[in-house]
Amino acid sequence: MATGRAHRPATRSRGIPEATVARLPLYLRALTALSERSVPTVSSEELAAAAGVNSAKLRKDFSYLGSYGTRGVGYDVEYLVYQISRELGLTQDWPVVIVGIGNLGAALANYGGFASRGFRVAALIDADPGMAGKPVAGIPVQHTDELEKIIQDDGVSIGVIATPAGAAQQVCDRLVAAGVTSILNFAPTVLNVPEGVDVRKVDLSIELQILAFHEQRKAGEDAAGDAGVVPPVAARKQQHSTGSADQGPDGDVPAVMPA
Amino acid sequence: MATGRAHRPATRSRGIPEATVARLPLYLRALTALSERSVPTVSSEELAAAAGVNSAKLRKDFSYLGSYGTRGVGYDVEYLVYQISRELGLTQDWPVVIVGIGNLGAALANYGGFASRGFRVAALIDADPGMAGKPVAGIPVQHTDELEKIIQDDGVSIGVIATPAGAAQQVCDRLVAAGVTSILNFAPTVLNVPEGVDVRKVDLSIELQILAFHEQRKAGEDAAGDAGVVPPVAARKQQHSTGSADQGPDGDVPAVMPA
DNA sequence: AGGTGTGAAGTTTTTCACAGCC
DNA sequence: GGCTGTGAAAAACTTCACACCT
Repeated sequence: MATGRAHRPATRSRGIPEATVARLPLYLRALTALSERSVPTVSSEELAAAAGVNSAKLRKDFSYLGSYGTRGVGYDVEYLVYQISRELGLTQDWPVVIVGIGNLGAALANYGGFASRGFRVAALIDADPGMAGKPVAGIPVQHTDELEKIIQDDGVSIGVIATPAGAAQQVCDRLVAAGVTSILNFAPTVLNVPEGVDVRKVDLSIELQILAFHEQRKAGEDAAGDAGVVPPVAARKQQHSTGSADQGPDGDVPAVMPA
Repeated sequence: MATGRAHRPATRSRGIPEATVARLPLYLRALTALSERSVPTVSSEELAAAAGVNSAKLRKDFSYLGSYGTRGVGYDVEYLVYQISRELGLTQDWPVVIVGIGNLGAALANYGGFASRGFRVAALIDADPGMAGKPVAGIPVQHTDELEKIIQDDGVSIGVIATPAGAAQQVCDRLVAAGVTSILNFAPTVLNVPEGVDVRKVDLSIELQILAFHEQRKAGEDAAGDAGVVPPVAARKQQHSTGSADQGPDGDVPAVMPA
């Protein structure tokens, strides 16, 4: 169905730009690291460096949350950690179900960043009856048949799909029907969901393709010499900026996890 | 070296917007599916629906590549597949090394979407000597000591880091020193790289946090009473992408590990 | 009729740069 | 002196809407 549609109409007064929301987790991670080293305060410059963005952007982002800094000094680390956590809704417990316990699902289940960020793996679900009962990351895998029951009993509102592409839409439909309203999709397919349900997608190969695009640009630039195939249109290559990014792609949001 | 090239700003630039580049893999995936079903042509409307974007955006995106459609008809599927592949640099072979063969690394190694898109897993590398020689996805894992040799011998320019956060920067430094100029980072840490090296990151917990933010908002803003108009959450929709990247392309994701 | 290609308008995001407070 | 907070300007991106080709 339609995929089109824009974004939010800005919920009432609290209008934090989407781009800012996408960076809050980044800041939070950097701040958490500082907190663990017992650093009391940071300047926008330092924090920005740690998060991989520029300081003006960071200050602007924080300005949407409120005035939590002190001129001439910087930001109080603990305080900011709390404010951002609260803004992101991480001060509450979010039960999450992971469907599809293959290598990726297992990697996700083992991901430590979950628990420490307000997320709790409520259940691991797989369609393979042979997996049932088998523990992964200390949690016994349950069969797909249990899906609805688990979601309802635990009040799960966030689901993670790590199944093969072919099963994703079906799993998605069941999750939504059972009450899930936010889905993180790792399957390389476009999911159709009813209005009111959020879907975020993470695709391993898309990122690589984007890298290939830039890589090609670096290498080529003239020695293209692709005279093999038919297609017309001169081989006008070109260079585009990216301007030799040194660090992180500040504008992105993708996500997956570490091993 | 890289920075050398005396290129002028060039007024008529062929620079494709970053946002467009990030969507090309999506279109490519949708087109590939159509191609497999032997569909000869598609309209921007149909293709947009399949890719999860709106048609105006899609047409605009394609306009940066050239005029590959036919008015009144649509786009030739095969031709577009070729053009986009070429634009992304997927018509050539990209050897890739994956460092860190835990669950995630294994999931990546098994990911079918790579091979079918111009990527070739040149090597799997892990720091654990016990893993050496063990085959994952049919490829024997090699020890980190071999890293430099592999990169140089195979002319690898793209590296994937799937190690724990603590090892990421070190691995990154070695990759860069050995000649890698594009890195896909799955470790939840900001990598420092010299100019000229591209880094894209994928972080699971960040995506979940963004979902939590929106989820929290849904819960908290429930309009009571059914006045008759759309009550809560105005018009939200589905898939979204953010700034730089997030969608997902093809192939199939991990797989359910049979016993 | 049907559908692309694209200026122009509209929106969001980033960057600048500096007033204002510590 | 140092650093935040933020209007204002700039840039990037999206959407509109329609001329124009088939």
